[in-house]
Amino acid sequence: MSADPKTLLADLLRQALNSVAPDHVDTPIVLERPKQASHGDFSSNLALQLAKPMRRSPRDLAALLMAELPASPQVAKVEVAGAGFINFTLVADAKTSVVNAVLSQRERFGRGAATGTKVMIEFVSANPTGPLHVGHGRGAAYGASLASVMDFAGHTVAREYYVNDAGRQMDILALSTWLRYLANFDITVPFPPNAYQGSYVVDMGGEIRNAHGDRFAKVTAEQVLAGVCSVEDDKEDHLDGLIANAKRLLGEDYAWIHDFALTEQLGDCREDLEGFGVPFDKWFSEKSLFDTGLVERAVTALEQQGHIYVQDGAKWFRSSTFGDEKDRVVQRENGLFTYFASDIAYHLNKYERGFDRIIDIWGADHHGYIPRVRGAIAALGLPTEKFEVALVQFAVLYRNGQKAAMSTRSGEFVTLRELRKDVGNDACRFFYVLRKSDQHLDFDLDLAKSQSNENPVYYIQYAHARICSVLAQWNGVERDLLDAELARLDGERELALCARLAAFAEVIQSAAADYAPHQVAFYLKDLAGEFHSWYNAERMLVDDEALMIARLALAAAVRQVLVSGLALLGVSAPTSM
RNA sequence: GCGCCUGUAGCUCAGUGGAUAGAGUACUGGCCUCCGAAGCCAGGGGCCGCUGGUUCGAUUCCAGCCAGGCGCGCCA
Repeated sequence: MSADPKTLLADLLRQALNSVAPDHVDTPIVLERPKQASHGDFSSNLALQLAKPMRRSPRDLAALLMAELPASPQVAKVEVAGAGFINFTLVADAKTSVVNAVLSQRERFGRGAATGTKVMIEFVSANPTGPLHVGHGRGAAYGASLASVMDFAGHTVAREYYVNDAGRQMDILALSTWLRYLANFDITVPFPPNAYQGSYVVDMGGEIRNAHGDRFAKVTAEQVLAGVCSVEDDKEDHLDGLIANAKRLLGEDYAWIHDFALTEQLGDCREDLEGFGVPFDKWFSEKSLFDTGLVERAVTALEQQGHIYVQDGAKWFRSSTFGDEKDRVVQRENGLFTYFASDIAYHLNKYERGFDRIIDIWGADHHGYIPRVRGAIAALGLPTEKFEVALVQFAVLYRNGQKAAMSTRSGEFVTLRELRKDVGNDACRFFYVLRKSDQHLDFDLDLAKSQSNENPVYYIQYAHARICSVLAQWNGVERDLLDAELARLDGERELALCARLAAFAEVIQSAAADYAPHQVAFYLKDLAGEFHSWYNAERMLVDDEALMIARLALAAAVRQVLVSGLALLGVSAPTSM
């Protein structure tokens, strides 16, 4: 089979353009698949584009182009339509040959040629201070699907999770754990309202007691509260005072508690994500950026470039000269680096690892953070065009028609694990990715739970199961389908299915380019829909052997693309349901 | 106040500088003696938020308004 039809038609149009309008040979040639079958298999608006510069009517130009179009055995019909569109209808062979391509290339069908581009996608990166909730789930599903789609499109993709193991939030978790542990020994310190309330913290306290007895309990409540301001005065100062006391009273044991809590929560998080079909190639530690001195090196580099100044004892990065609305502190008055400083170091590290494209997936609430990171990258003299942020809008959970509160610290949230258990991994992954990332997602928990059978994922899986069932009843050798007489596929629905299959690679490329894995989900819905429609209209297991083989070949091709597409979204393709 | 996202059928959402703006759901009516009815077929339902601008052509691009969400820390 020669070049794909789209490339062929573009070549033909280019030749026609060369003779009709040599001065305009650089006009981009756009071929699209018309929505309506009556408009042919491909349509070009070339004549409409040329109308203005050439000062001729679009329809006249279309007729001229058509007259100069070289003949091709693949093209059955060319016509001028509407305002001046040139519509192409392919011969049946050119349409059905895709079936053979799918069956011979199998899971490689639709895969883009290797681009050699190294892409890093960093996503989820939630603080390991508690279970992942449904908001994190969206970032996880989106990131994992995008990574798979970009990989399939031909890029080399690295998936990474940035572990915030160095900040105050981890200290709050360590303190929370310790206080819960102390309660086992009747050392009762009022639990701060802004500490981590979840029952998992109580559990961790219990585990430490079981394993180590009173090793960390050689204190009194008075010592823990010594010199700490009251909650009423300032609850954040109150918390910081307790943390300082904990560090002082526990000495080296503080690090033990801190690391225990971190390891527990990170392990829980990793296990949850793996169960969700969201793997990572690397879990990058924020703390390691300090250990290797990269944070200091990054700030020093900015300083040497003259982008840092000192004010009120703190070091400020002049991000306002790089488009940010104001300057930002990188090192506080107390000498501690800010989260922003380690983030600058992290991005420096990403560049130093030689990625061509660095994609961060953030929650939409972090959008204000983009200019300062981009500014820091620019200030370090690094190419900012390699850096992109994909914002994922909030997933708002509804329960009983009411917006449900979601806060890790308050402990009032629905965990990703609960959601997965309720609606299943497949429906969960699919539901999350069924919307554009910049669209707010209303996650109706009651609907997802009670009517999960109405989730479109089952519609697609059902098409797959049906095909498996028919092929099983045929009980033939699937290799024989490669020799099918595809000319027997001449029905309207069959040719439409072939066209849909042929569009798979285009959908992959588009989804990868637009960071829009939802396009794959909608494509699969369309493909499944066209299959169901055909299935109801025609029988596959017919007496006419050649016709049966041709139809089974088409069905097998549909099955292959369903499997490939669902795999990209992390959804299974069961043979029966 | 400034910044980002959103506004399309009753509801949840796709989509496009172009031809009659689509799907699911809900509602109405049909289709299993025949490969899986978690399916199919048919029907009604729309100032594509409003007002201007660019264009041969705008629901799409631009500006301004209106409405909703989110953000604007020496937090992470």
